[in-house]
Amino acid sequence: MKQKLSESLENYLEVILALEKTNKVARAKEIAEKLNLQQGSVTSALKNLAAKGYVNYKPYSFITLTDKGKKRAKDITYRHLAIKEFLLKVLRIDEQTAEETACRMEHAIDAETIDHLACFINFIFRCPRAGENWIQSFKSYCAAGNPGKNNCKQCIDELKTTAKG
Amino acid sequence: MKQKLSESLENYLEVILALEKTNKVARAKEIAEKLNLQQGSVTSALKNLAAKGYVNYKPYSFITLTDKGKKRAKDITYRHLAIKEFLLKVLRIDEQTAEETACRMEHAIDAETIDHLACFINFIFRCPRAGENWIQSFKSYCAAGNPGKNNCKQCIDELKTTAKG
DNA sequence: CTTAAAAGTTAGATAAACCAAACTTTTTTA
DNA sequence: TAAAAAAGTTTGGTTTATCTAACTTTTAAG
Repeated sequence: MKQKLSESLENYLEVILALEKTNKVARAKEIAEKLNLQQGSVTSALKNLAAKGYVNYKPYSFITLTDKGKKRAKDITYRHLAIKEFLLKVLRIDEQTAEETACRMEHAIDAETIDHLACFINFIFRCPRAGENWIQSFKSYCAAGNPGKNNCKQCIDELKTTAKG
Repeated sequence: MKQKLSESLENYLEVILALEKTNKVARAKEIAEKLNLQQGSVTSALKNLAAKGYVNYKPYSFITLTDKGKKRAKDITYRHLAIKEFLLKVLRIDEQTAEETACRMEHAIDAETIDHLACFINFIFRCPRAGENWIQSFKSYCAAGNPGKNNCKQCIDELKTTAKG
């Protein structure tokens, strides 16, 4: 059973994992910078995370994730990436908005939904009925404000030709 | 420019709108019940919302939304419904999970993204290349754990036939 | 190897949301 | 219409997550 963590604590784990990936270990100062927080806030949070068994924390030393923390951090990162990919490649949201929105949504989505979403993205780019050019059509449809004079018959003819070739 | 409201305050507005729809006005007790909070918490929140101009609040009396509050409440409700529809009809998440997840995600999604999402749902059920039977294929694909031996050529042939008929 | 700078910690404050329980007002009903 | 019940409010307390500023430890430089 996955313990409930606040959005705030999930964010700490996420950036610690990212810092570990870049620098092997995380330092309080870098965490503060990445999360736009003061160092004092970071110290308290780290103690809290250590007490809950997510990080290895020794005063004045560097910080690493425990196995439990790593698992959880990877899970959050996975959610972030899946959501961002959906926003970017399917809904065609701009990079910055996608990143910011993913940062918020990652804490609100549950395991079942994220799995379905990931699978859906997959399906879209594997199913010949969908794919890149289908997304292009969506983009036009969306830009036109829905109504649009879409030539559906022609689109399907072209699809068949493409699938054959 | 839309003022930032906490998740908590957005929830109040959302249920007040729902109660207004059913009962013309909202009462503190009903709000407390719908949000699973104590009445004392509701009183404070209402004062806060009144101070910010979202609700009409008079001690011991019923509660209604101001125009500003109604606008905001409708916006939140719209986000809720769009997300739920996506989870339910596209990702095929079960009713309860969809409802709960929508309740959380509605606070995390921005205007641009929700518009694209709504448009995307629309597009899926209007584009002949997608639609109900395409979602069915996704469901199988997803259930099979992605790999699947999908007969794509046959699927496209059938699509063409259907589009003609 | 001493000291200045950088990094980290601690302490005390604040704000948002909540709760429980005492209290007040309104509504119902006998 | 008086008393009981229901609804609403107030007060005081808790938790979580932050901040600022003083202080301590570690690191780096001369």
